[in-house]
Amino acid sequence: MDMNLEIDFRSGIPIYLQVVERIKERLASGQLQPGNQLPTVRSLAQELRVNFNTIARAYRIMDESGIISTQQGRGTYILEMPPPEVIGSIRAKALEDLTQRYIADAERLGVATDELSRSLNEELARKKESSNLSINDLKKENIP
Amino acid sequence: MDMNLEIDFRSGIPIYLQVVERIKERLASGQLQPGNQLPTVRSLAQELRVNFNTIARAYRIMDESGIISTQQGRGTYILEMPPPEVIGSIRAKALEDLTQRYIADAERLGVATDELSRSLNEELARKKESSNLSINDLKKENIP
DNA sequence: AGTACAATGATACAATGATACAATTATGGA
DNA sequence: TCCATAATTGTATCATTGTATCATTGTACT
Repeated sequence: MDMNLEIDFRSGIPIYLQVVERIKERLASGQLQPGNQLPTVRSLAQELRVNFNTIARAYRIMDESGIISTQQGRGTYILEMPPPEVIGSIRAKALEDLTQRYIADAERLGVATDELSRSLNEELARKKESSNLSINDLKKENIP
Repeated sequence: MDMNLEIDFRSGIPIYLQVVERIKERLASGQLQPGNQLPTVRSLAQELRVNFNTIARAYRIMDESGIISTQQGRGTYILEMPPPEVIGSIRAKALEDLTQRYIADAERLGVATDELSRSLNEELARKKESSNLSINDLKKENIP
């Protein structure tokens, strides 16, 4: 499966960034559709005569920005909802459904409502804490 | 026989581990009883759109920990109910996982943390309100 | 020159998939 | 009833795919 991405090895622009841009273009032009599978990191790397880690890096960037989904052992796929520009009533209803499902699942577990609120607060706090820690770690590394 | 297990392919948590946790939850909540037959590795795999070896791996893990019994040619069955303290820890982990999935899903919708807490409180309040109403309705019906 | 840092490569690893196989059950005809 | 055979179920093994970690290369700045 050839992608025929146009990469310029002499441009000075990192290859992984060029790959990201070329794939974004395919997505914007409709040549790539949600649900489509991208070539494996190894096959695209072979096509571009590049190490597969470079492709993996490009894929990881797009994964983190919510464009694609990379799954170990399965492959990488264009996501159904490219950007989370879920707007207005659709987004509100999605959140409402999500919360109701959360409550229903908790009920099946036999979790009381106050315990549920507490769990959410705990996990949110933990999440915030861990992100703060990583920032502090970076600062410490840089200062000495 | 559909299990309707909630698996998140984007969470980074291996599918086979998620399957183990979801089934443990069903056991802890009483939705699965000792003696019950689990779906075959192939049927559950088909339902989850996953290779059946992934399900077999999940089953093997639970088999090795004595929760279920898998028998070639026969199927897999729930062996015994874990002791109460284990049930407790399963519940705790289940709630933690459930909340983390809730937060992850909300993040994908672009929902801020305070908005998430508010949504939960609103839905909980609405739920409580409706249950009170129904109780009152019953009372009215019974008195005359 | 020398150093620091980003980009790329090499290698080992974990998760998932594909395929062939063995054990058990179901079925059908003598 | 009983045996042969097909269908179903879990098992074993290897291939494929992405991940993690460290080494190497190149480039810019002192």
